[in-house]
Amino acid sequence: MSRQLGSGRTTLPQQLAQVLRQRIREGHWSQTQRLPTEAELCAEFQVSRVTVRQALRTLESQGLITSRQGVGTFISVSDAMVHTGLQELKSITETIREMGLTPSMRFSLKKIRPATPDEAAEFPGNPGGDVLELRRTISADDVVVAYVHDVMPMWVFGDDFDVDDLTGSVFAHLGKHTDVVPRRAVSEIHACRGLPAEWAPFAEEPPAPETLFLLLDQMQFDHRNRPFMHTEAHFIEGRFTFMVVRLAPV
Amino acid sequence: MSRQLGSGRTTLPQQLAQVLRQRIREGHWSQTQRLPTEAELCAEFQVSRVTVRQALRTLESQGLITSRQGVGTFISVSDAMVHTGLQELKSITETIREMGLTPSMRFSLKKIRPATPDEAAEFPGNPGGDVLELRRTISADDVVVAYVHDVMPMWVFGDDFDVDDLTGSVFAHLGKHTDVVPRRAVSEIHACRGLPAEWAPFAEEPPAPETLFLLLDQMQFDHRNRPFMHTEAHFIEGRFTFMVVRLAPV
DNA sequence: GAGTGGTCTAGACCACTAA
DNA sequence: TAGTGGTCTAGACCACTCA
Repeated sequence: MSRQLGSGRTTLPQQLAQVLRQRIREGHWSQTQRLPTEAELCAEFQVSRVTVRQALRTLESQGLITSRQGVGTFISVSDAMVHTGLQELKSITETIREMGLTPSMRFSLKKIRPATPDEAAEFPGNPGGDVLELRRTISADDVVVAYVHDVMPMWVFGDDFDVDDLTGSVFAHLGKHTDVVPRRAVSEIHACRGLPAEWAPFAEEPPAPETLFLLLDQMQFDHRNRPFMHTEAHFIEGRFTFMVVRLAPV
Repeated sequence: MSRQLGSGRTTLPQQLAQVLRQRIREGHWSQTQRLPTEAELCAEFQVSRVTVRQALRTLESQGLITSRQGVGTFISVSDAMVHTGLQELKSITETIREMGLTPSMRFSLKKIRPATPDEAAEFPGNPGGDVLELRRTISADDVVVAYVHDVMPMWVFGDDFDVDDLTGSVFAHLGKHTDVVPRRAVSEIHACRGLPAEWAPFAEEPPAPETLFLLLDQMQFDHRNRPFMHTEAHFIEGRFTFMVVRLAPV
C-alpha cells in the first residue's frame, strides 16, 4: 500500500515523522515494538531512503525509537507517555499541551519602554530602541507552574502593533502577525531559591519565599539568526519535569 | 586546494566537523565571520554536499554556526569560547576539560552488591544480578563541583573485572576495557536543596546543608540500546553552567 | 540574474545480526 | 547467506538574497 504525504510548507521528513509519531501513540506496532524496515517505509510513503532516515533520526532524537544495525528499528517507550525534551525548541504552552494538560496564561505586565544599555547590546539593529517587556504567569490545569519575564525588540512587531493584541501564546502571535520564525535558542539552566525581588509587584499568586525554581535563561533567535526574545522563566520545582535526550556526537 | 580526510573509524561528516571546529577556534574566518560556501567545502575536502551539510548541521546544533538561505554560513560565537551543551552526551570530566579546567575525581565508594528489585527492573538481563555502585566527588581545578552516584549492572565489565581498575573517568574505562559504547541518555533535571541524607557517610567535603544543586538524573544506553548506567549527579549551583542549544523541530 | 543554502532522489557499497 | 541499518555519492530542482 502506498500513502501520499502532502506537499505543504513542511518538509517531507517532518510530515513523515508526524505520521509515525501518531502511529506509535496509537499503538500500531505495540505487539512487536518494531517498526517496518526502512525499505518498507520508502515504499509505503513513496519517498527516498534519505527522507525516511531523517524522519527516523528525528524520532530517535526525541527518544521515541532506537535503531540497531542489522536488526531493525524499535519503539523505546512502552507506554503512551511522550515526553518532549528540552533540546527541542517549543513554546511553554505547547509543551504543557503535549503533556496532556491545559495551559493558561495571565499577563501582569505588557509595557513598551526604551531599551536599557544592556538590552540595546543584546538586540543590535533595533530602530527606535524600544522594547516590549512582558511578565506573565503560566498555569497548567489552573495550577501555576512558571513565572516568565520576556524582553523583545519592537522591530519584531512592526508599526501597527497594539499591546492588547497579545493575549495568548507569544509564539502563536508571532506566527500569525509577524514573519519571525523561531529557529534556535541558547539556554542556561540554574537552580534558584525564591523568586527575584523584582517580581514582587507582579506575581499575583506569589510563591512561598523558599520555593525552589528551575530557571531557564534563554535568548531566542529567528530564521535569519536575529536575536528576538530574551526569556527568563522560573519553573516551580516539581510541577514540571524537564527532560533532555542527550545523544553521542554524530 | 584539496584536502584528504582520513578513512578511519569515524564518519566523514564527523571528521569534517572536527576540522572546521578547529579552524573556527583558530580564527580562520574571523575577519568576515563567514565560512566558505558549501560548494567550496565539497571541492576542498572531496566529499559530497550531503556530507558537508551534515557536518555543518552538527556545528549548528552545537551553536557554533548558523546558515542563512541565499546568503551564506556564519560563525555565531565571536570569541574562542566553545560551550558544550547539555544536549550532547559527554562524560562529566570531558565536559570540564572542554571548559578549560582540569578535572579530578575521588571515589568514596566502589562496591559490588546484589541489585535491589528496582535496579533489577531497570537493568533487565543482568546475569548474576549484581551491580556496581559508585559514589564519587568531582572537582574542577580542585574545587568540588559535583557529587555523583552511579549504579551499573555487572555484565558491563565482564568476569575479569577488579574494582581497583576503575580509577579515573568511567567513560574512559568503558572505552578501553569493554565493548560498551555510550550512545544516548535520557536525563531529568531538577533543582534541589541540600545533598540527600544517604550521602552523609560518603561526602568527604560535605556541602553546607542549604546548598543549591542542579540534579541530573539520567539513564544511559549503549549502542545496542541496553541501559548500562544510572547516574544521579548533584552539581553545586553556580560552579558549573549548564547550557542547552534548543533547535526548532526539523 | 547569479549565487547561495534548502530539499529530495536513486542508487551504491559496507557492517552488522541472526538463522 | 539474506536482510537489516549505516554511510556516502552525484545530481536535480527550488527558495531566497542581493547586486
